[in-house]
Amino acid sequence: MSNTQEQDKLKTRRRGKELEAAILQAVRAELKEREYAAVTMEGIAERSGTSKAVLYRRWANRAEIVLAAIRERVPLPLEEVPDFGNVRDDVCGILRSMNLNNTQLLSKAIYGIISELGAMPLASVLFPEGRSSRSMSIVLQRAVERGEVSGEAVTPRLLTLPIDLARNEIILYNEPMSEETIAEIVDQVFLPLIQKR
Amino acid sequence: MSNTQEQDKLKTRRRGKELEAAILQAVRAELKEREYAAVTMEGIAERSGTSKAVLYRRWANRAEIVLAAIRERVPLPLEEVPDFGNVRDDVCGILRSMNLNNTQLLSKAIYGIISELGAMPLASVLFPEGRSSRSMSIVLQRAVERGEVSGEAVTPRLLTLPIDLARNEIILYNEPMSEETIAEIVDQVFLPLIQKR
DNA sequence: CAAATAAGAAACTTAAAGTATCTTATATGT
DNA sequence: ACATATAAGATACTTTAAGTTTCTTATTTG
Repeated sequence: MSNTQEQDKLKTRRRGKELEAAILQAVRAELKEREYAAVTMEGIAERSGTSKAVLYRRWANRAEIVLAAIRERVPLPLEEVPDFGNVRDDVCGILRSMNLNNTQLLSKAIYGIISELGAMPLASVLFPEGRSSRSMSIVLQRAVERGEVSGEAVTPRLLTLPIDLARNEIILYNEPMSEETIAEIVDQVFLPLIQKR
Repeated sequence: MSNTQEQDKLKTRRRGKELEAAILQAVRAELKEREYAAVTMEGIAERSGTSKAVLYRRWANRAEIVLAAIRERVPLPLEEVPDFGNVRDDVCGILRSMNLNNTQLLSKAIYGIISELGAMPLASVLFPEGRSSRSMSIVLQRAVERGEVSGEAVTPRLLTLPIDLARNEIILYNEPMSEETIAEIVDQVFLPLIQKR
């Protein structure tokens, strides 16, 4: 019993994808325990039972390895967007999921990563494939079908509006949004702009 | 002729506020020339004609000294908010000024500073004295007097809405907003929410 | 003009990034 | 099953910059 991270060591020599997965998991474990600045290549190597040389064969530097570790988890599986029966609750659901996904590992490391990778904009980390929001598209499609929203009202700007405001909150305060904040964004800003009158 | 930064050196020995101002100016000069990661204490000391010991007597670490250098410039002198005669242009003016002030030194260093200072939220750097926006208050006050906007429409959330969206853009893309983006924020989002119908 | 204070120079310690070299386990092709 | 290629893992090394320490000397202040 009680086996925190690794196996008994000296089992076998891991390779390829198996080894890589173990390393990235070690990165996430380190990131949970300490600040980004205190996560070292030595520490990662030790925790994953390998050596720095192995890390540098796969990633160019610390920022890259941490980014890889986060990307594995962060592009949240948007598989399905739950249908609560009305736009309001659907959008609140999306914002709550941002709360979960963005504030854990990501916000802890994101500043360091961007800083060390040079002038790489935050956008390219968060949306490797552009800004559009799949989940918002789905939710608004439904709303149009229900007759809650008129199709013409949905511009690209409005499509991402709740997510933009939520991101601003999360980054600004570095903690999950409150339910009050979510309600403000949806009820005071988003709904009045898209609902049919 | 041609004297980029410093004087002839070995003039006199500066002290107190005079010395401090020269150091912070050197920090800003360094920050203009290179990335945050490449700004070193040695470099700052050399450029300002002093030594590392002097820097460490005043600031605890690199992040602190850079933050001090930026703070001197960033809390933009909101002295007066120009009156263009209508809310729309007034708000566009505020967003354009964010464009100027936020994207120069700040966005270059902000990620590194936050990362190195620990879990300090961005908010506390950007708004040492709370979130409310003085300039937006002034502009909306005028709008209410003109009869463009009804006083009850102005909630705290709506008060900072254009600024929140602008900040999101600037941070996300790490560059000034385009005029199109400013127009979208104001015309598609802000005005429809506050204008009398 | 004496004493206190802080500037400036220089040498030092430490931490961690990143590199290079070598040995050896494992996979793969024949 | 065996030879060969490939990559893992250990270890030692170089380099860079942060942060510290010590000492000398200019300037302020009383």
